[in-house]
Amino acid sequence: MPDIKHFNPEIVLDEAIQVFWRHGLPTTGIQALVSATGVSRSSLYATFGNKDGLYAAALDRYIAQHSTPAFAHLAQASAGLTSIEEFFAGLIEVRCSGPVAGWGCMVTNAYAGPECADTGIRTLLEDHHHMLQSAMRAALTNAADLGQLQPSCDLDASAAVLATLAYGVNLRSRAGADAQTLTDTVAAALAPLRAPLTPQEQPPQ
Amino acid sequence: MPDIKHFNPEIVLDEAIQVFWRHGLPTTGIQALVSATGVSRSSLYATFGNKDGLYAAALDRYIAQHSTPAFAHLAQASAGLTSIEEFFAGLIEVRCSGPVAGWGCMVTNAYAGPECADTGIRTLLEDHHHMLQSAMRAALTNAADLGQLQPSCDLDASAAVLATLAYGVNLRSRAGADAQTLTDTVAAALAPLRAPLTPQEQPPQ
DNA sequence: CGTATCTTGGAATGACCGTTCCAAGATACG
DNA sequence: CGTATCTTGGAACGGTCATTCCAAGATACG
Repeated sequence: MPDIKHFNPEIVLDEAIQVFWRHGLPTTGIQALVSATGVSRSSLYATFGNKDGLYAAALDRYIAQHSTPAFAHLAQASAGLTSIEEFFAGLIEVRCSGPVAGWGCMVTNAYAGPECADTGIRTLLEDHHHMLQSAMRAALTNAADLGQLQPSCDLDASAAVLATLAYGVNLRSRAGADAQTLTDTVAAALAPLRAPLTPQEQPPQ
Repeated sequence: MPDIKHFNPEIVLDEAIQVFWRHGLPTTGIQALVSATGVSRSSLYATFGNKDGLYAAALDRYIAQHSTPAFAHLAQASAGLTSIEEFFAGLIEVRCSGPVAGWGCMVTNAYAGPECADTGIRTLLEDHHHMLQSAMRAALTNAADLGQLQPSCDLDASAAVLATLAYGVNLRSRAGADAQTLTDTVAAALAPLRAPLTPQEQPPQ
């Protein structure tokens, strides 16, 4: 008997992500979401409760769509330090060029906004951080198994450093930081972790 | 002939800093600023132009009052790596305990908000970043002179890493990150830069 | 086809937004 | 003391905010 929704909530969330990601939670009005999604106020409220609920759902989906796949790739890749370099290279490319250049990371942005005080959002941020750090730790473990790391390297602590550094990269990209500069910074953070090259790995002089 | 201001603009800025720092630019209304400063709308507009002008002046003063002294101390301190450790220790203490715990850094917050798109604000952020990085570089130079660093350490690149890491620390503190965890993370970032202890520096076994 | 049930568009709500305006008050010189 | 000039408090501005409400539309079962 009942009518069914005339729109796909997941697609609506994808469009809401764009708006929230670009403009932030407080600066985004309901009208902007109505215009971007093509769905009326009533339907948005019936589906997501209110603006904060829509934002929470959008952030959750952002993590699932953008963060989680990158973390999974980082954790599963078997190239050791190269995988970490590729993770950061992909991050910097997205942040500094292409359609979302200058938007930063929606999660990182959420840290600095009033939404960070919300309990539900805080949980998403904490889960995200744990996933990032675990993935980084897994990649470092892999690198250690490949003999790429200094034996003295503390894997957990190094994972925390690299995860924290990623937030800084996301922030700096919003101010227009140069991609090459960010890449060099990441390289400098990885360099001291690296084991000295064995003789047969030495590049020809 | 003219009347003079009935308030001290610098004190008003100090109170505006508190409000903007805590709640962010978009979430702060003029009324909140009027209440916090005790100065009427007219006077605020006559003195600072508009809300964005007041915010820009507040951010500028925040940097002068909070960032610049810490950077100056970092750059001038002669204790090498210990000075860097103390810089981060002070940062983490302010972020995680005391009256502004959980507020993060007003500059770091500005990176993630819509104000980052403003040219004047962007200039303040860029100047701030340059000051932070230069101070870090100066402290590292000092550490190198004291023989505390690996000879292979790239001072410029390491300064960029530590500066970027500081943004991450500021962000994570807003989500309630544990102070000890942040301290450990900073220690892990500094550890691989450190030169091996010379025999006479070895602690007694 | 009728009807029960949910969805939808759009108007209406009251509150607050940043900003402007003006009369009243305060000042310091002549 | 008068007066020119700036400051100040507070009202008033149109616009936008998030949210609610309701009638009209769409659906799918009987």
